[in-house]
Amino acid sequence: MAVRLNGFEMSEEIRKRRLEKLEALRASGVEPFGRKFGGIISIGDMRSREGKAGEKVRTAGRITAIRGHGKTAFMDIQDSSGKIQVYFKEEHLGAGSYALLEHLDIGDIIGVEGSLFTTRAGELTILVDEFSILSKALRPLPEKWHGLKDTELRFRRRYLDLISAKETLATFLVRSRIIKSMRRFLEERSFVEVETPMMQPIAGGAAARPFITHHQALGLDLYLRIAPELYLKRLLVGGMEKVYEINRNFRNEGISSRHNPEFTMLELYQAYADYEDMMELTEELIYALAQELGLGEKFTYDDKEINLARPWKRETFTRLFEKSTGVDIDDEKQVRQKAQELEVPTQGKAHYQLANDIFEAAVAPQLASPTFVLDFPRAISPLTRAKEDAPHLTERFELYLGTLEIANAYTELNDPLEQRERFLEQLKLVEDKEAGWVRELDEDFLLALEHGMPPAGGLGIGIDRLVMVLTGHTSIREVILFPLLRPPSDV
RNA sequence: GGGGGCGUAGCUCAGUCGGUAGAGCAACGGCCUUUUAAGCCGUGGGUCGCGCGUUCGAUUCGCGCCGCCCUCACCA
Repeated sequence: MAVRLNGFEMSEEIRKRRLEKLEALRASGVEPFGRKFGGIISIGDMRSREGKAGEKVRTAGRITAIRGHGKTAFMDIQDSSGKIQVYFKEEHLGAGSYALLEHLDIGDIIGVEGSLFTTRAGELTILVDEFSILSKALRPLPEKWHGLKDTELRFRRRYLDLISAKETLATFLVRSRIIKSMRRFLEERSFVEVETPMMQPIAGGAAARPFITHHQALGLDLYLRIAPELYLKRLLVGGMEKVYEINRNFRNEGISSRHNPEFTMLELYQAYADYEDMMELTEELIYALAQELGLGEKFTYDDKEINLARPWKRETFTRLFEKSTGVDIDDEKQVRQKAQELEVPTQGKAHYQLANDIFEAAVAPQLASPTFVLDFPRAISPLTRAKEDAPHLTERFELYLGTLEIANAYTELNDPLEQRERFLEQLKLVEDKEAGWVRELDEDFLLALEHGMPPAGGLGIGIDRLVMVLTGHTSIREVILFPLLRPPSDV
């Protein structure tokens, strides 16, 4: 559907009619954009108290349907908690007040006061004593039966989607509950919420391409952060032993049903802990969230059975890789050959990067029920402590759920000298030719480490993806209110 | 960036094997005092995503462009 935001839309005729009604209201001394309407109860509350005929109630909401019957009219009004029918009678309201109804439209927001009764058809209804016009709508609502179907319009005009599709509203209410519960869970365990810079002079903590911005007064180019990790670890150095941050990361990469350029992460660090503790914490947290949302232990996501029964499966990266491919992960020749078989692009890829790509292509799609994938190769885990008995591996896990990578965690590397070496290895590995930004060594972070960071476990959870699984959506755009879209063009 | 699909009234959708388009909802006028996807009678509303081309004639065919969706690629 073409969206012409720059030109005027074809609803000009409807808008003109509504402007005339607005003027008519003003002419009869009624302000069409009202003020505070206090003392109301929500429609949901009213419904849960159903049965008290004659009770006086006061509420407000948006008109979603009008059914006129000569000298009476029924309307449906809706707020975020539900919908209720209201009944206007000329006999009851008086001719003057009743006459104002002809200037009301579907989409207007009104406040009503009246008494509850039940119609013959058994519908709880408010017989209106008086009403106020709180906001006159100049544009029509989407079709009352089908609502907004066009995905582009749903994302661009999310407000209309929220009004006309209660499933959309429900998704975002659940998202809010998930984040709230997460905070409560962490507060109960004495984690402290912090906020660290989103504008950073060096984009560190992950490998993605950053967005670049500029500070005028300082004459300074800055990056929108790709991860908060290096700042949160500075806080560990500073003696904050349990910290977390829930906020946006920005990555200047492709967009897909699992990637939005800005996305929300929970990242947390716990001093004196390791990745085993992080596994425990992750499992408890996500299990608790699912139970709180009433999903039970078993549910279906994207036509796949998911079983949350604890304890969750733990399997090493190497074993999953070798079981699925039959290839020795440490044999670079075999890995490259396998990549070609699977048509995984090999160009410019180092040995273990390639192994990781193969893993994502061949193994990840099988991981529907929660699985902790353990012990990633050191070469692709520069911030992670190496395993004592196998120094080419690290104490790191990723949690897969619904075949999505939901969490990434490790035992943090706290040796500043080794950290420097690992950064240098990494810089060698990744030669980024993108104009305008260079991967840099974060000397300030290394300086902090040299003051001593306690051993710690760290965990990142992709909140958007977790919400996807817990609300049954397969596109990340369905769980982000305003996903990034190209601005519509008019030409 | 590659491949595939889609774009018709404010919204949801038909349709035109090339002769400038229809329905339902919404809107407008009328009737109707318990309806609820209210009903009945009547009316208006469209550069058929944008541009170029072929043609007597393009919403329809061709090419280019724009946007969205799916998919592949890119992606510590």
